[in-house]
Amino acid sequence: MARINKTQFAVLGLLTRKSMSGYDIKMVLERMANFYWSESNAQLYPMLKKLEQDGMVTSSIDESSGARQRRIYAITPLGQQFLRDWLLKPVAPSKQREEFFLKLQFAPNLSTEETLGHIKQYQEEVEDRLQLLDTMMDRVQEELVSNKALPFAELILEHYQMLFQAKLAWCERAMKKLNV
Amino acid sequence: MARINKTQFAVLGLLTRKSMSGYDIKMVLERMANFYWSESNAQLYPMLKKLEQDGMVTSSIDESSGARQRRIYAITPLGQQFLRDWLLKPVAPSKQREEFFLKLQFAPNLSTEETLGHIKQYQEEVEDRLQLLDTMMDRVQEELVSNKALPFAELILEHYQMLFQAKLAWCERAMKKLNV
DNA sequence: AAAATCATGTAAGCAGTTACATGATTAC
DNA sequence: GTAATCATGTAACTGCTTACATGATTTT
Repeated sequence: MARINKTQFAVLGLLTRKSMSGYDIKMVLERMANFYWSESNAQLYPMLKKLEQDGMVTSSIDESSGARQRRIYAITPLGQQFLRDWLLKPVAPSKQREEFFLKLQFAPNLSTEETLGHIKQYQEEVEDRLQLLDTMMDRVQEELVSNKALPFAELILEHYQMLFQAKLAWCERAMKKLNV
Repeated sequence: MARINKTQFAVLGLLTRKSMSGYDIKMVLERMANFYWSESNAQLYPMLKKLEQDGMVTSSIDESSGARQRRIYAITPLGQQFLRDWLLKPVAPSKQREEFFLKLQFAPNLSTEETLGHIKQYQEEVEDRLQLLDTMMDRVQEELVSNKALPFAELILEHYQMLFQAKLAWCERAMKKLNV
């Protein structure tokens, strides 16, 4: 089974909401990067060109953008069909790579203090993200009910809230266990 | 900051427990792949050769292996130092890519039934992994107390148990929300 | 005797990151 | 006037996967 480039679907999916520039897409992707999807800059712009070549999107220069040219991309019917075909496929199992747990696996090579240091760092990062989630949740709930994407955005945020709370509970337990 | 190949540390870390063949390492990695670390076959064998060239491991043919040659790798003091230096570094933030949530993000392009199908698939996968965790936990708890790696193995399993339970709770909530 | 597993490996090619590069516009 | 941000991109490099390849040994 050939590997499928998913950058293209992330881009197409965002363009179903509204037409945007590469930079706009980049900004949205950056907010997602903390939780469930990350893209690098160097993938995004070439992909936009490729999608245009393939007829999945069209583009035009924003007239109001002056000398700093702003190219706005819009999804085509072909692009919508292509996206939908992918959306309907069963989710492919994702390969996990969490460095923290790899290191924890090899903790017998560290002192208890060193291991505790890693766990504390992990705990702080989870706390930071949980706080970030709170502000994102506030923003989502303030916005209009008319936006069709919002119930799903809320669901996703709720998922990560529940996940991170579980992670914090685990941190407490892990630190207690190591301190004995 | 240059990217660091982490395959090498996964290999070295496993070799601190005991000397093993490439195939043995592959088997251990496969069990980890469901949770927090995955490696592909095509990375493992070349890496073992590279580590040997760099003096991080040594190897010898297992005498008892007959015509089906079995090459056993052992970590060197240099390899141990190299591993430890990495273990001490703060954990690098990991880039998440969960296709399920990318698709859920774009669920306004699907019908409610189609979206529910994805959630059910996700729920079943989480349930399967939770069950796998239970059997792994039983095995860990049966083994000797003398094994230094076990308390950490148990901690890691507990982490994923808590995580997956949170995910299941979220699935329930998500399905209720969509069915209204 | 066939199937499963043990055991080790390579080639091709796309995926993905880091670092670099350029210039315009806005905020302080 | 300087820093931050807007805006778009490329080059070089390594990561990583898929598919393929080979042969021995054990289980059914």
